[in-house]
Amino acid sequence: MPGKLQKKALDSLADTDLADFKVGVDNVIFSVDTDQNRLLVLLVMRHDHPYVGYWNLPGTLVRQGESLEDAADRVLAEKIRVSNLYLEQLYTFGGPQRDPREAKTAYDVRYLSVSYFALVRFAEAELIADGVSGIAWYPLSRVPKLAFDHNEILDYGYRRLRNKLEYSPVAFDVLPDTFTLSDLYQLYATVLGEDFSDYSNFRTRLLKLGFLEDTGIKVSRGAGRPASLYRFDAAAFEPLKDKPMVFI
Amino acid sequence: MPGKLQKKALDSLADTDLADFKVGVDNVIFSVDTDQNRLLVLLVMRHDHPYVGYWNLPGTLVRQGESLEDAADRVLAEKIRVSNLYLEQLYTFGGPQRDPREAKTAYDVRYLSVSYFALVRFAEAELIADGVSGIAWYPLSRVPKLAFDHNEILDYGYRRLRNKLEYSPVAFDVLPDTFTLSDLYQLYATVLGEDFSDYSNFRTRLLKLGFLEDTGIKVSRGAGRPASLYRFDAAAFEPLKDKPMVFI
DNA sequence: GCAAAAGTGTTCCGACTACACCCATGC
DNA sequence: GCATGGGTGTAGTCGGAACACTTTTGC
Repeated sequence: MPGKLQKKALDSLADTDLADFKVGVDNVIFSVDTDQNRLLVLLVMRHDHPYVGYWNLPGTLVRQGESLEDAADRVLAEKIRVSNLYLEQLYTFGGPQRDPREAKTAYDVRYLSVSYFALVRFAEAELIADGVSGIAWYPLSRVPKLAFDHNEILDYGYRRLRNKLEYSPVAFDVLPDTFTLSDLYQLYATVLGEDFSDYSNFRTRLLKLGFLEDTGIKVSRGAGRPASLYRFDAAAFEPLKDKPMVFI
Repeated sequence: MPGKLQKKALDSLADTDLADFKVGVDNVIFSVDTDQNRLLVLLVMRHDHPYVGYWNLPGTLVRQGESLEDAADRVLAEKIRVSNLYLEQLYTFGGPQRDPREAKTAYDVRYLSVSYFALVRFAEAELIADGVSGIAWYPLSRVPKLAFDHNEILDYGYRRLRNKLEYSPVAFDVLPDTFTLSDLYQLYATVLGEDFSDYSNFRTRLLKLGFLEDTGIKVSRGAGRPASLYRFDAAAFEPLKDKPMVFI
């Protein structure tokens, strides 16, 4: 699937006129803590120059013979043990002088970053603490100033998440296998804002679509009537895929 | 806006373990011939190895000190003289062994392609024939087998175009400055399929939204009642931006 | 009993669909 | 006149918004 350069360019230009790149991947990894209704993003602490002591998105440089997605998967595997994973390319940032380590001279190697967007289930994700490098789930609302321009990348990923919630069943990649309709509603409300829809209308609409299977199991969360646990039926959703706005 | 590598990776890995990249940009450039109601894509003929004699998307390799967008703009400027331009990043293709010229050994330079999506006004776009390399607008329905995996990139761009038509006013970037509502409708019908909407309903809905300004000027196209020329009022559209599905 | 949370039902209204119909031009 | 394409109007229907109401639990 690559677009490729043209030989002409290779022929007509001295090779030194072309920029040399190292390519990095940076991952925006979201999760949701259903119990506390919080949208979380995974951050790691930097211990090296530059930006020592800043948090940043988990990333790495692409190695020989490794595809971009392989590299993204590799960082994830180093930081988190996870069974279920949704991964998608976000955007490529690649201008010159983006990294403080890029030399001022024009003839140095350049760093390009391909960002990926990932969703994981909170309960199934186990952070790998290696003792040295800090790693943590941050509530989106409390993310500090990050290294490089990772705040921008995070914003971009958050926008993508909101969009995807509206037309695709990504919510079920972050929710536990079974969940209450309240959990689902709270997730939507947390990500899209409290006023995105009335709970009872949201509920009625989604149930009518017929891809939520009632397990019959009830759970009680403190006071109030116990809620049914539902399961997402991917097969039943099939006909609705690539229809716009199903969830809103 | 770059995400960047981590120094740690630089330290703990020999530099030779990392892949070295050249980065190319490939542009999917769409235009619309209002007179013939055809959606067009810009292709250039290859004269060099590999894929000699095949058409491909106009692309180039990124030079020293040049941003990705600059490179995309540069190819465009070499192939086409255009006043108005909409440019947006599409996707990054970057696995190993994507280009036949990438050596079989693992330690060779890799080629990564960042594709861009562009829309230009047909009437205002003047193709630059340099005498040697062929260049042409191809109706989308008649695009041949392209070099590399450019057919896939084109498909991806076409999907993006269809999506954007539904919620964003990109149509006015490809239409002439003034246009009839028929032109607009035909564009939508050409891109989205004949059955996307009834003409009169499409018309009523768009006019009600209030961002189409009637210039009062009438044009006659053969037989039939002359049509009004409209102009897109970007300011009036502002409040509707990032509302979904405005055009459908 | 009362508060809290889950779940149901009902009314209202705007938007979209599918047409039928009128208008202005070329020939 | 008639064919052709532009433009307007309307009746029926579907779905979403708002909100009242019922059910089942904890305490």
